[in-house]
Amino acid sequence: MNLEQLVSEGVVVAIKTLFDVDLPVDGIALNETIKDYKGDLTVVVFPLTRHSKLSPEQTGQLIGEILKEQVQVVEDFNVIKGFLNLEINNTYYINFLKNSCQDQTYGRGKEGRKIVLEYCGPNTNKPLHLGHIRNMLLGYSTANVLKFAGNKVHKVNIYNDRGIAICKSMLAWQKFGNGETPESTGMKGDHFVGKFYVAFDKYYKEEISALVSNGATKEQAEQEASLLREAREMLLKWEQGDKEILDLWNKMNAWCYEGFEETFKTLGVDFEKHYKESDYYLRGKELVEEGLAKDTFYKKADDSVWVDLEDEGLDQKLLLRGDGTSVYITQDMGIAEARYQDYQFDESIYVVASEQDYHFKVLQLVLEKLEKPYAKGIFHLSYGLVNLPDGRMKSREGTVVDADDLIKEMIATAESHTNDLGKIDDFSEEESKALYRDLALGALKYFILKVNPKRSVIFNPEESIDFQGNTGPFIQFNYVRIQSLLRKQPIETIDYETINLQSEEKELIKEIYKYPQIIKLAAKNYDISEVSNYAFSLAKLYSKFYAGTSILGDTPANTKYFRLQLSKWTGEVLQSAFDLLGIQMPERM
RNA sequence: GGGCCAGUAGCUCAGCUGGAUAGAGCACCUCCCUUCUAAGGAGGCGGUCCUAGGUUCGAAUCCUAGCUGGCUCACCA
Repeated sequence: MNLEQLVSEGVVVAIKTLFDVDLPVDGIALNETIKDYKGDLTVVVFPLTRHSKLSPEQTGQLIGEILKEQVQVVEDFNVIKGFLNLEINNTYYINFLKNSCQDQTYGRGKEGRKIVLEYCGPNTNKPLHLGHIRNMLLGYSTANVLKFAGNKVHKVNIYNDRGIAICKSMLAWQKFGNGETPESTGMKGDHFVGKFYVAFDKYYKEEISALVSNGATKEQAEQEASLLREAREMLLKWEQGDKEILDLWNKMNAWCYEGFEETFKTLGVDFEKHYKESDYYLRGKELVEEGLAKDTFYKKADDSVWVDLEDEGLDQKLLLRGDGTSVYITQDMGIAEARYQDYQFDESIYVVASEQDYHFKVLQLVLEKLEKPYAKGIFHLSYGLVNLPDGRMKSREGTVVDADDLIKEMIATAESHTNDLGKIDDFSEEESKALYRDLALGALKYFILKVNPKRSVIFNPEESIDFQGNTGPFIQFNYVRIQSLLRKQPIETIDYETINLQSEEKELIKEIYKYPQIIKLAAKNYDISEVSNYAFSLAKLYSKFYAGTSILGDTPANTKYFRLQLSKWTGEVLQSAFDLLGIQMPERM
């Protein structure tokens, strides 16, 4: 039984004894005692006064006396206003450390669901940007947390590999590419393809302004520009299976995939399977037919297919165009179906930005209307957009923060920062490089993952990401300090009976004690920032302990081993949390 | 216009299912490296928790209305 349950039950018994009232154990309000007062756990007694018919102070006093007498872990108590502060026996915490610090599965849960988690979802016409970075870090780490909580998790990616946008890149390459390739130009594949996407837009705009100066309206010009018409023709040919177009499409997509793989690798994310939209968009049409047969959907005069979601508070939604071609949601229906056939999941998570909240509501409702067994297991893990100080990132206007560039800059910053400190002069070339990478990615990943996913964030490229304070490197630093101690002095047998716990040590143990709860909460709320913030507060407590306490110095052997053991465990929990975040811990820095 | 989300220190963010004087980091100002890694520690400065009502013994937290910002309501994906 855990501490909270132990105390709550004690309170329930005390109330029964004192006032002859039966209360449920989970109805007792328990908090951590705030710093200014003596104690570890606090019972909020205000709600209990209606049973005691006494003042909060008197009620707290009476309950406190019984707890002190009857609950072993309660050492002492004090009552301030309506708060009953309980001091927990040091022995309790020492025993907890003694019994749990060897547990290799500490923090792990037993939830047992089968989950498919989709994340990343890039278009194959341009490189990844900061928005994708947030997506990938969230997807990867959330999958880790869900796994750690005891679930089976399959990570999958979805490539948006077809459509007009891809045709724009293809057309621009045909027209202006002069047969260049990523190899011939030395460019990373996805950047190479993206270059032509931008080129398309440039020439398209030029064409529009030429048409406008010849008297066309802007709307006319936008529709009539020959470049756009050609792109549309290309899309049509693609759908008809034109071999030449398909070859080109395959070639350019392959360049993109090659580039993406490189970025996945540097970021340290991975996938069990990559779904491609082009493989599944036809499948969605079958579902539309199914819905028509069941009269769940309906046809308009122009043969387009719709679903009426007005009873659910939404609109009428188009599911298939009059010409029979599929729209965005048609594809997602097909992929959802395919994914269920592939995995028979209990839960299918989509890590997609909040701008698509409406889309996923619709998707789920449509699948529910089709009575799909997997519909209610669909969960949209919606996260906030990453904006720039002056608004949204726009790839065509070149205001996006490119993923590869950002990582490169972070590594360069880590390198100069590390060299300024001059602590790694004995590192080999490879060791140094690995460290720069660990620190750079630690800073970047932590920077993103410490924020609640739902929150939209503003990224200012002018302000560099910190390496000090509430950052990844701070936590890595504390881990490294611990490893340094452990290298210097092995731990020998500890006599726990004679340990005299000091307050910083107790605070550390209390923080470690929380870890399993944090994991549960993070998994329940799909909120990885719980883990990030926890890692910081643990590292901060350790840093305070480290600064104020001599661990290896002139200390009695038993105390020394105890402090080392506490340090080691702290390091292991920090390591575990950072594993979940997908951040590497260096051994030295 | 309808729907959804957000508004906490100069900046970036915590604040769980309502609980004590609202917390961190950055920035700014003081101190602290002959203790084990100072990417650190101790302290200071800094807040009408968007506004107005309401529920409650108690509200940053819940409810209502309003203000501000974002997203969305495409035969784009």
